[in-house]
Amino acid sequence: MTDLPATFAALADSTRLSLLEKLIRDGELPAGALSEGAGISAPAISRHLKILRQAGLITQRVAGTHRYYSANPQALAEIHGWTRNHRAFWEGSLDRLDTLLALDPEEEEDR
Amino acid sequence: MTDLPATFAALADSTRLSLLEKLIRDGELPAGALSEGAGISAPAISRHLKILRQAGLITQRVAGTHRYYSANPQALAEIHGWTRNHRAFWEGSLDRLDTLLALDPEEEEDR
DNA sequence: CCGTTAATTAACACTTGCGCGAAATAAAGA
DNA sequence: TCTTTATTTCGCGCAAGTGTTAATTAACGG
Repeated sequence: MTDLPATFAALADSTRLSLLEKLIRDGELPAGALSEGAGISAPAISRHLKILRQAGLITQRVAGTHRYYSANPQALAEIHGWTRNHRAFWEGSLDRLDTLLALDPEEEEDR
Repeated sequence: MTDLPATFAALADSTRLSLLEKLIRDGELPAGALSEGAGISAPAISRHLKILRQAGLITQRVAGTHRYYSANPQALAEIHGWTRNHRAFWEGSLDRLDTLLALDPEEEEDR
């Protein structure tokens, strides 16, 4: 259903990754707010948002002259699902306490 | 530590994603075995493998004239870790039974 | 040694991605 | 309705990515 390479391609740019993480943190935001701290022009941001949207990572809501963007939880879940599908491989091969806990201190909840 | 955009960029190509998944499934394989079903030339495969290796997704073991490649579990775990860091967002926003279980029937182990 | 096999690097063509400034759209407001 | 504001699309260069074939490097085996 989802085109995984396209999803990864959308995340392969640091600007886009930052945009997505900002939307995750702050919730729905208009294009203007996303352009502000970005360091590149508004047209560039607009195109990055389009790529994220085409990959299904964000959604757009139109209201008057503003376009409000939100991160799409389902897309994140799908990436998580991909790693989970290979979990037996990477989890079995690691020293879990040393490696996974170093990545994320909240890991306990999952064991 | 890890450059997440670079990791995603390495996965953004369907050939590379297939190579990685094959290594995860089959374990360590020489370059020749990876070229076989790929549909593109050996040099092209060789360069894809280089990109995967530079991104830390696979490792190389040299033995005589063969180069054996393996998937790197830690890299997979790091991607998983990234989704986990945003888990409160996407998990909280979803109807878990409908959406997550549809993605992966093994999900129960995690609840 | 010499030829074969495994794999990579080099050279070249072509496509795609990303930035910018200018122009186009479209809704609001005076 | 004319102007302002928000945002996107267009047109253009330039850097990067991907595929091909040819050439190179390295290890084996007779």
